Amino acid sequence: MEMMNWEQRNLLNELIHGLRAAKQLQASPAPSSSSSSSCLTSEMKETLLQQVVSSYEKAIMMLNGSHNPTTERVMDPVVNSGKVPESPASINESPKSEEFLDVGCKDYSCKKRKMLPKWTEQVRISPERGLEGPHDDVYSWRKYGQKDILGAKYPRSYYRCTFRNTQCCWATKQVQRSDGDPTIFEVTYRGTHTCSQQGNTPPHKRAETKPNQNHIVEVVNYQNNLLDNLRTNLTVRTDGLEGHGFSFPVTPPPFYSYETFCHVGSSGPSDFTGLISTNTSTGSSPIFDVDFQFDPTAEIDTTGFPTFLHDSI
DNA sequence: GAAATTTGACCTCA
DNA sequence: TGAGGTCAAATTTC
Repeated sequence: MEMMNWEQRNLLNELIHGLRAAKQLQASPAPSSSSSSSCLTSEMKETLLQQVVSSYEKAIMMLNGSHNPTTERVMDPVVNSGKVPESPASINESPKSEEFLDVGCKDYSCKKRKMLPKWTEQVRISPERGLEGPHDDVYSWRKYGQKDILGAKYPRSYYRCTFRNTQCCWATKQVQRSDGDPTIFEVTYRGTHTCSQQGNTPPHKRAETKPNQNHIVEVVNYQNNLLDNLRTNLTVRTDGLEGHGFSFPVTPPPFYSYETFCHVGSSGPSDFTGLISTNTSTGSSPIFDVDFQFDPTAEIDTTGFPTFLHDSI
């Protein structure tokens, strides 16, 4: 099995994330429907919509970053206690609408800010480019502070979205240089961008930070391809599940992390043999193992995008 | 001159 | 009370 690096996995994770939110939106009855329990409120829908957008943005950012010679991501972006990403769109921790959506530029308390989603990436700078900014992403940031951190060799820098005031975008990030390896920067993001930086990036930065339109179209095509292939090629092993019918839930479990969705095979990170399993802790729900493989040698179709192979476990 | 960065002061929370 | 996070005036850069 060929290598699928963590960027690709992370990208897939984001796409899954976006798909889940989109499906929730899709599964939601029309507003006119009389069924009440499963009907999402407009605020919840807006939250889900934001999650979809956020996932796409992150996926684009990842792809864009992967072409950036300045940085090299060195591991899974989430290092929060080694847990599953506290993704900006984590549904199981879906914030109430007022916490996320009713965000006024002026009235936005520190408490609410702390409830913003938070995730961490580790980024390695390339020797060729030196210290020229640890991490260029598609967004425009403004540095607003720097602090010496107790026990840390290097100070921590604080950045906020350039468009905080103009577009009430409360995304922030912290950049901390690693003590152990000075070429590695730990970048902690908090909050997702609500700004539309497509048209607002300062001209002098636009060219270097924005994916071009074709790139975006490619990403969307890529994502659609991935989803189609998942639908087409995914197989579900149901043997040994006598008495249990299987169907994908209309509303997926709160969060398929990469760890739960794509359990990397024992042969190492080059494998992309995955599992899907539901929670078995209650004993009432059977395990649904789904195996899929990412085969980079056979996946390049006419569009140049990978396809998923399938195999039973 | 506008925008970005620096840096000391202030605020919040454990 | 101290550490982490943010604010905002001063300074620098473009």
